[in-house]
Amino acid sequence: MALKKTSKEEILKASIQLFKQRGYHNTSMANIAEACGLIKGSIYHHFKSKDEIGLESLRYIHNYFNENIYCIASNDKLNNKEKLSLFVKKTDEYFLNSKGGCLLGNLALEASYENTFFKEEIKSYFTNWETALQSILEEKYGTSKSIEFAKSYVALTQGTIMMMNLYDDNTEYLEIGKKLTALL
Amino acid sequence: MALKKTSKEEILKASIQLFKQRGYHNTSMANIAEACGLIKGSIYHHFKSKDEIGLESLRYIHNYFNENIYCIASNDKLNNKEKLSLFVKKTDEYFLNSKGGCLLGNLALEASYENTFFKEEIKSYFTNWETALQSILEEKYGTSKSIEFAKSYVALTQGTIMMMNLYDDNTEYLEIGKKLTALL
Amino acid sequence: MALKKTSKEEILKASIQLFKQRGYHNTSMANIAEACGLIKGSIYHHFKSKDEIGLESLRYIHNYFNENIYCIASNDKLNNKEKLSLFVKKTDEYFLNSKGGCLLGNLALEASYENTFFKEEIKSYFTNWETALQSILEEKYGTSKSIEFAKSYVALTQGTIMMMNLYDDNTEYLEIGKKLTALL
Amino acid sequence: MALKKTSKEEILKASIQLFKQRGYHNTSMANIAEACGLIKGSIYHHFKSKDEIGLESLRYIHNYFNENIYCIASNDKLNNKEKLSLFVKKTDEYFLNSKGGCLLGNLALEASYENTFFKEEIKSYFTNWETALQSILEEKYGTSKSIEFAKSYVALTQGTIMMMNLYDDNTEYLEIGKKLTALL
DNA sequence: AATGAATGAGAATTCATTCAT
DNA sequence: AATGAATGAATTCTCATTCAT
Repeated sequence: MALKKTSKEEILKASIQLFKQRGYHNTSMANIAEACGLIKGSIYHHFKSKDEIGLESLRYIHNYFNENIYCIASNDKLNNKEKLSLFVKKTDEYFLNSKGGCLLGNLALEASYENTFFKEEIKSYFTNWETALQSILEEKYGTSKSIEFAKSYVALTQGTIMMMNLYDDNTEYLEIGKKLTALL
Repeated sequence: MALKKTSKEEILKASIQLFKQRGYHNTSMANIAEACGLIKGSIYHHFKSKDEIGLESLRYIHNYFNENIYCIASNDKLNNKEKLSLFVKKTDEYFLNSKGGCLLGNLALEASYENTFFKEEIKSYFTNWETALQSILEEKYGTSKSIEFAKSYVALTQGTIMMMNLYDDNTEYLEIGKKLTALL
Repeated sequence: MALKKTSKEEILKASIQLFKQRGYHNTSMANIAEACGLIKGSIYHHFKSKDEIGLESLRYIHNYFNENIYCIASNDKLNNKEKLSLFVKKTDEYFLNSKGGCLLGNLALEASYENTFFKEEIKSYFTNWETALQSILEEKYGTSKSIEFAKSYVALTQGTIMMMNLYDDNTEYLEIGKKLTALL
Repeated sequence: MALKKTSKEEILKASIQLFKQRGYHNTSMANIAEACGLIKGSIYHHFKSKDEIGLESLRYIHNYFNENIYCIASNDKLNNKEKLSLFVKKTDEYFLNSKGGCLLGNLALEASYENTFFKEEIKSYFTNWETALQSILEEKYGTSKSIEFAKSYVALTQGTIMMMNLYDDNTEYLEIGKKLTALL
């Protein structure tokens, strides 16, 4: 009855939270609708399928990382040491404040089975992450070493977030960043 | 000792494979039955519910690690260097040959939401893993350092398996073990 | 007199086309809106309900036949032979140029189930058709024979239109009119 | 709770009846289930989709005509006059006793839009009908005349069934057969 | 007049589970 | 042990309709 003017972004934010905590397949349209104060069918006014919500959720987060974190690597006003330090700071900020871990990491296995769009989006997110880090490390370590560091850091971060979530405990997490920062 | 009753074990093996690749919620009883050459209803002769299959799947793998890998830490016939080297070798063997990554890691987020039994089983698996490694490193590095190494290694392994799965590429994976082995 | 209010008529025309091709129940308000370049809700400014559109669609076509074809039977300026020939000519013109067959014939079964208004409108359309034809044939053939001819012609026309649509082929169609014309 | 052992054929028969009377799109799985004394989901034990039920319904009737009516044309024990008379008798028997008209005719327009399988099945049904009739008339009338008669008879039958249904009145129907029989 | 957001009912379909045979 | 039939709840999605702006 009452018109509520729910925006696409609100739905995405609610969905992201649910996907992170419950997983993709264990989150129903009814769950999403409820979280938005709508009824099931109303979601379809904004998105044409659950898969569309899923994909746009992945893109929303990917985009956040592009615009707030990965972009640091190409910021001309900072030197590499400053870049790395800011990169780590922003990454930590994000993961320590967002309940439920890393959306793209969480959906990496579960949701990308038989969904090429999801898989490609997730791969691209991680590739961008690695590439950004590598470009910061390149000058000091050369290509192959910096690629190795970048890959290790991303994998370690993902593994640590998984553990952090499982044990509901942040204490380990901050150490990773410190070690990475120490590289420059 | 490994499970002996063939049919039950067959169902578990099929289920584990499916859970790893499709995720828990995206695997239906029909999927499992089909993979076993049975029909849905027949599964209930062996397991009371899907959750029981899930839990027993987790336990089956956890048990495998206990009996084949974690136990190495308490093998009196080996010194620590040998233990670590064997531990890594067996771990690598397992993950490089099993399609779909780490069951317990994959289900860590998706399936443990609102399922305490799953969550506790998964936590216990990872805790055992860390404890085993730590006990091998303890002598040389002392408690706090060895705990740190153990946690890092487990997290890095999980993160790397995630990437290995996503990109369908093993090449990075072997490096982790090498680094760990180098510690002793 | 033909409807004058443009928008309403446009919606009717679009609806008629859709109903003929997709059937009544397989045509949604969204389909109609899209065909008119409107959004679903806007249709309700012109019509109270889908059923109203359905009924007015039937009436629109019925009205067209009344004013352009059935009226020929009572045109004092023509003799029966001329009437019949014109009647057939106009009928052929209509059905050969309108894609999707006969609206009232197409909806006769599908849409008149549990909808008395539709059913009565459709019956009245066919009754008028038969009555008009019969009145033209009456003088030469007498009541019972002319009724029989009229009914046969209408049924044959409907059956032929059905086949014409199904096979997407007009060639048979024209023969019916020729035979009818030959009666006078 | 109670096991009822519903056969595929029972579901088909119920579906055919519903499709004939309500149309394809206006018949829901719930309608079908109710007619069979089942609940919605149970139908999927026997058929994998509504479209499958639709297609098998068409085939079921087509098959009935093949085995009981169209086959008369190739019955070596009868002469053409006997064949035609039996053909008409059997056709009449079927349509006068089956409530709701001709399934394939009724669905010809409504259900074959965007469903090639339906459309091909329906075309094949009518083509077989015409071919059977034509082969009976061929000897006496030659190819082109017998094709024309066959097509006319099929179209007239379909049109008449439509009217018979609409007006809920059989009286006209029997005349068609008589006229056809009179041809030989 | 038109739009965009929302609704509630109902569509097709899937799911885990039960149980007589 | 296994099967085939059935269930009831839940899932994704569509539909006709309403209404504030």
